[in-house]
Amino acid sequence: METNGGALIRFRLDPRSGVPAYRQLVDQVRQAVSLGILCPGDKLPPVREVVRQITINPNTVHRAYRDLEAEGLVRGEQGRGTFVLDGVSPSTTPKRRSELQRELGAWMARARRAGLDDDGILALVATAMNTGPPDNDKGER
Amino acid sequence: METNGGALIRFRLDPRSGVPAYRQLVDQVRQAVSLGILCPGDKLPPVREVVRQITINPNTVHRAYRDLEAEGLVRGEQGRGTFVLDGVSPSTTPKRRSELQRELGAWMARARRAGLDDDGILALVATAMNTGPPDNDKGER
Amino acid sequence: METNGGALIRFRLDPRSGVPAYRQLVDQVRQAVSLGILCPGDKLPPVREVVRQITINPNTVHRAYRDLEAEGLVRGEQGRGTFVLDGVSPSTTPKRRSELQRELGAWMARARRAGLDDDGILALVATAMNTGPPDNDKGER
Amino acid sequence: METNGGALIRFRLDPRSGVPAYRQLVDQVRQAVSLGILCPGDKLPPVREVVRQITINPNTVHRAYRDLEAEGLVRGEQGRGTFVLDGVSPSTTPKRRSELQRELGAWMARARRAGLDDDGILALVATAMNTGPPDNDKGER
DNA sequence: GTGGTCTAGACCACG
DNA sequence: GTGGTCTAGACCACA
Repeated sequence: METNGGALIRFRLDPRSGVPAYRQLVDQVRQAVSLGILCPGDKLPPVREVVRQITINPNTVHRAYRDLEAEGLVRGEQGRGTFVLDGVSPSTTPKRRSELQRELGAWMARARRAGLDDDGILALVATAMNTGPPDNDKGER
Repeated sequence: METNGGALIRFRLDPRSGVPAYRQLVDQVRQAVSLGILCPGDKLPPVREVVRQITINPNTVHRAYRDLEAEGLVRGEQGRGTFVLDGVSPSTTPKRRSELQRELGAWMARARRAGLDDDGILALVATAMNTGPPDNDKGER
Repeated sequence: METNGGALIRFRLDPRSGVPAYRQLVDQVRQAVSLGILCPGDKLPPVREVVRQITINPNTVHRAYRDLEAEGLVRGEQGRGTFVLDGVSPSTTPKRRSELQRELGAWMARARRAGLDDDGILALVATAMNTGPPDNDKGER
Repeated sequence: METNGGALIRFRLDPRSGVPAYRQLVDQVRQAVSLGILCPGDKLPPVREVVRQITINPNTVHRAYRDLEAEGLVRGEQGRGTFVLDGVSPSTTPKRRSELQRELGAWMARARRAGLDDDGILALVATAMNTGPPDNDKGER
């Protein structure tokens, strides 16, 4: 399997989205793991590092890391850092993923040329996601 | 004829998303307008109707409608209803839109077959949206 | 020095006026800003503080603050408070304002001596305001 | 006493004020009476006439007239119209009133030249009214 | 019947 | 402690 040399995830916050900050961090880690961007053993950036990158309160980052730990996705080790746990596996290969990424990029460029703004694109995405075959693990949390 | 005889939008709520309910309603109206699903003069479902459809408090729906009004997208008229204002225009044609919709549906099916779950798909979408050419009117609100 | 070290506005409510409470709060902030009583960076009293001062429900105060935010006059910051935004400027100097205030006080005393009650005075004000040269930015919102 | 040949009041509505429509009508009649613009015996415009002048529902005008009648200010006579009752008296003479009106107009022009907008002017009025000697009949309703 | 205001009170996100 | 969301439910203004 093609690993990936301990990539450091970089967080982004979209204050306009209405999604709570701590939740945006959690989502981004979940997605990175599910895409294989973060692999078992990879380290999450230290809280102080995140605070430097994006303007956010350390408590909020802590909260996100705590949630991820409760979820069984990562493990915080005193004095060392927070690491992605074994047993989580990317759902696809990096190769297949980058293909899909490229295709999607092309589609999105076409959508933009057709005059769609972010709202419009997200509407199409939401529709497609709720229309097609359902996600497998969409059950209760 | 390709107009749309006063279509009634139907709302959905995703409690797992972390997005506040009122905000999900606002987004859905914005998207429907931007896709031409809702046209100027169309009526939003009465608050009490929305309350019946999805389980939600009238105040929350009201809040969403008020926000949309502040945004200049709709207008609440006492005793009559809430209507999409003139001057809002879909960003593309229904024909082009359904093409894009179909293409996206195909892509999403491929992504699912490659093993991606909703989180993974959304991660690719988010990446593509933040990578490609920016949306035109993304400025401050 | 004629600045004003973060003056705290004090709200009043007139239940007889027929004007919704939230709207009275909004108006008072707008006026205070327009008179230079509130300056950029000044903090509005916390919602719970207003609730203590005047007997009113927190939601109603919150609604007023949200409206002011939508209007671009203030900004609510999570966990810190609600602040007057930069870029809003008083329309006149405190000196000129207090002159005008004194002149108006004198006129009002004369009006009262002539037998006018509040209704009568407001009638004259309303007439004068709708008769003279129009306000500059009275356009649609 | 200088009467006034059955002047017909002309109503105005300000939808931006937040004051309910029926209440704006009531206030305008009260003020006109208090200023001697409407005298005992004067007729209020018929509901249909008001509906023509301003865009409003007949029910709303009825409601206002009903309130004024309950207040003892006017009397609706079946098939004839609604009339200002005897016993209500203007608080001042037309002559004194027009003097005050002129003075106020001058003051307001100065205020506008000083850069005040409607909000600012109303703020000064509100302050002056709550600062000076109190109105005589401000008791409970 | 439809939108609008208000109260009471719970709980969450953030600093 | 401070702002934000949500529910439950009453009552008002308007067509």
